[in-house]
Amino acid sequence: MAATRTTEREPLSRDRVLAAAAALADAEGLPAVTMRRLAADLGVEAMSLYHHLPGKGGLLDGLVETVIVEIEAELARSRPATEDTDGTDGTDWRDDVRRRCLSARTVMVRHPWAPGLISSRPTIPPAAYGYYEALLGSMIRGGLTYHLGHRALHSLGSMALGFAQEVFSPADSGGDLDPEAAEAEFAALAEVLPYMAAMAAAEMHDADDPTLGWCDSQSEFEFTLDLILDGLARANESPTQAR
Amino acid sequence: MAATRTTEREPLSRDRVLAAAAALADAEGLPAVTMRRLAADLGVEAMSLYHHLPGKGGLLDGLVETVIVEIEAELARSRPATEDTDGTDGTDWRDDVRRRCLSARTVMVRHPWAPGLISSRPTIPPAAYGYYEALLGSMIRGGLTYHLGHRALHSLGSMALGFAQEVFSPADSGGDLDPEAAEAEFAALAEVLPYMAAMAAAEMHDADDPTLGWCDSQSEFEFTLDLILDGLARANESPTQAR
DNA sequence: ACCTGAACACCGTTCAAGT
DNA sequence: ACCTGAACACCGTTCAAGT
Repeated sequence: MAATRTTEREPLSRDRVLAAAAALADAEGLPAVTMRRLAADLGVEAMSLYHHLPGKGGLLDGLVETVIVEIEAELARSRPATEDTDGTDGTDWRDDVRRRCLSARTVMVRHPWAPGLISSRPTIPPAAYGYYEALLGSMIRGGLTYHLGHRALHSLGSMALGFAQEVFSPADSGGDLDPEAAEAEFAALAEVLPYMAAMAAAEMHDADDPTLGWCDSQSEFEFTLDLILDGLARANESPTQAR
Repeated sequence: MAATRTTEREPLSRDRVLAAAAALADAEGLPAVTMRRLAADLGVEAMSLYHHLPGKGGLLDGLVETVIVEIEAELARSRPATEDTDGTDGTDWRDDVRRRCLSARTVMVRHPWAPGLISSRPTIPPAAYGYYEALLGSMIRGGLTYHLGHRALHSLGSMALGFAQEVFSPADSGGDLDPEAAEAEFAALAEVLPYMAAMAAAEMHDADDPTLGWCDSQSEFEFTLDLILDGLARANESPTQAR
């Protein structure tokens, strides 16, 4: 009842499974999405799903992926369809960041289970990195320093993807693997996420202890907190609280 | 190994169960906290727990409760031990709100599972209401309007309890129960949460459709987003980015 | 009153077997 | 290649029984 069963014998695919899972989560909440129930909705046995997905974890990662794809589709819809490259043109960073966050919110309202799911995943899905790369890119091109861009990513936290979590846990920046492997991984990352890599490099250069201290989450927290408190205090003084 | 087994036969109590659950979550993560495993840590059978807690949900609610108690303890520790009533004195609202959020963060760092747990609970734990009431109270006494106080609660969202969720879902303000029961509930709420009740009343009075529109989460979202974007733009212009 | 054992209806997942 | 049935090791919870 929850998922549209389409015909009766469509050959099952990763996309079809993910679509059914999203529909089920929309209709009955994420806890209802079990391998057995999902299979039943698809008119198939639970174990069949394992031919298209690596398991429950892979299913949840796939759900996150589809959510991010939806955000990007929403963003494209909200944008004048003129330019097709990533605009280094006159669009200012505030507009772009704002539109991205509003697109994310539109999708999160559509799928209320998404923020919780994203924040509960033990690993950050690769698609999310691309999303943050785009966000950072438009700020850097807009003239922000990497330092401020970094703080901005933290501050925007829950606005950008509906969850407030450290984007980079310390372990992510190559702490517990041997140096050469870490460097290779970083180089590979730099190719697909140039802005993120440049940001990490710039911040590591400035930090007292590059390997540990490049992202001081306590001061990021206080920066965001004061940003909000400053804004509230300003709103309190000026009577321009246009309802 | 995860929980301190203290002696061998201490008579088990709600508090002892909750403490063991928190210790287990700290040591091995929230997924490790199952009724059976928790009972084993306590040297008891799973079903014994039901004599002290109403079930798994009650256990999780209890965990949230202990986290909020810890935040309040942390707050007391961070505050000069002079005044013991809630200070209507010269302390300004920014200091108070800031200290509350920093206390919350201290506790969240200690219990990384807490933000996810709080945001995953289907119902907002009563203790959290008290926390928000205190937050709102110090802002109102500091001179903020109820409207701005309301927005502030939304904006502070994840800073205040580590999660970014609507504090009041529409259902909470008595939508689906009959009017007289809703009014009685509201009166009961007003007694223990006067600031929150006054805020809801003030906002309902201004709204176009009081029953539905008193909390427009879309405009709250945009307010917070613009608050952050304004702050970032300002930080970008002034070179006072004191590292 | 507090604790227990067996049982029930669920999970995710493995594995050998079908087609 | 894709799907399946039976089985395994887990869940939370009920219920009658112990002390």
